Amino acid sequence: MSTREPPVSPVAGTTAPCCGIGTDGGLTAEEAERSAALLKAVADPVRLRLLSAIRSTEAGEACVCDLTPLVGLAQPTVSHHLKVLVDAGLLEREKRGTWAWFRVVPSRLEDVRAILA
Amino acid sequence: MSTREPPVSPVAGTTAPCCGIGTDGGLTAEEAERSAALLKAVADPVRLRLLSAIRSTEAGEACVCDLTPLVGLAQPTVSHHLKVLVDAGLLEREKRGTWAWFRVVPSRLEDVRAILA
DNA sequence: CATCTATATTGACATGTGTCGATTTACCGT
DNA sequence: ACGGTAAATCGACACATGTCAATATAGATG
Repeated sequence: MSTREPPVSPVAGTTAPCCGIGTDGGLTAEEAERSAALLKAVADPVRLRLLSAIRSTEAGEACVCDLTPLVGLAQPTVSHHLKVLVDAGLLEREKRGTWAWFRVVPSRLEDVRAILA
Repeated sequence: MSTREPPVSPVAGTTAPCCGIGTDGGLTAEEAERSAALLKAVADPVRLRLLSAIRSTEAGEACVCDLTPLVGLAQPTVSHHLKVLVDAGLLEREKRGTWAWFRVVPSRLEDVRAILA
């Protein structure tokens, strides 16, 4: 079919261009903003590796001194990425002695997946 | 690197440095890079709203002229975001007449969720 | 062909983000 | 107290990203 008519939702007859999307099902600007902020925390190769590395640990936790050589970046950079993940609620930080230990928060990870559900 | 002492997580009895993470369970740099690229496509409020709006359509598709007023941005900006989503494989583009129709690719959305599984 | 409409592309600009070196803070051992 | 180590913060830089106005492309219509 070559000459397809434009969209069909509202009226016909007019040169009505498009269908006119309902504002119903979609996310609001605020919802999208919050969801995007959470996704941004995960949308980074280094942070993905940090999450993955911590999660695949025996005890389920790791400290900066372990993660730094793993990702091959400077210590301040790793600290920065960990802070981003902590601020997003994806990691928990516990300081034991001189070391800072990080654990993933599974429920928060589930929140991220739920955004795309 | 630091001093040399075995793992030992709890009971900070003393000089136990760090655990020494295995390089096993973690993602490789390449895997992380690819996954992050896919996540970045979704980690934007405008693109989340576009996905949401298209998905909540009767026919499961929408054209630029519908989406543009919805997100309240200039038409080139919306085209740009749609291109990002298409390039990521999250949207399919079909040109019918003057209009370009976009549909979401559910399997690709599932891929994104699988990254965090 | 001429023209209108829908979409894509280009170029420019401001802002955001990742990275590092240098410094600071916190904690532990002499 | 002191020195040493782990981690966080700061300042600066390069680079990526979102946005728009202007322009280009493509298809429909007269």
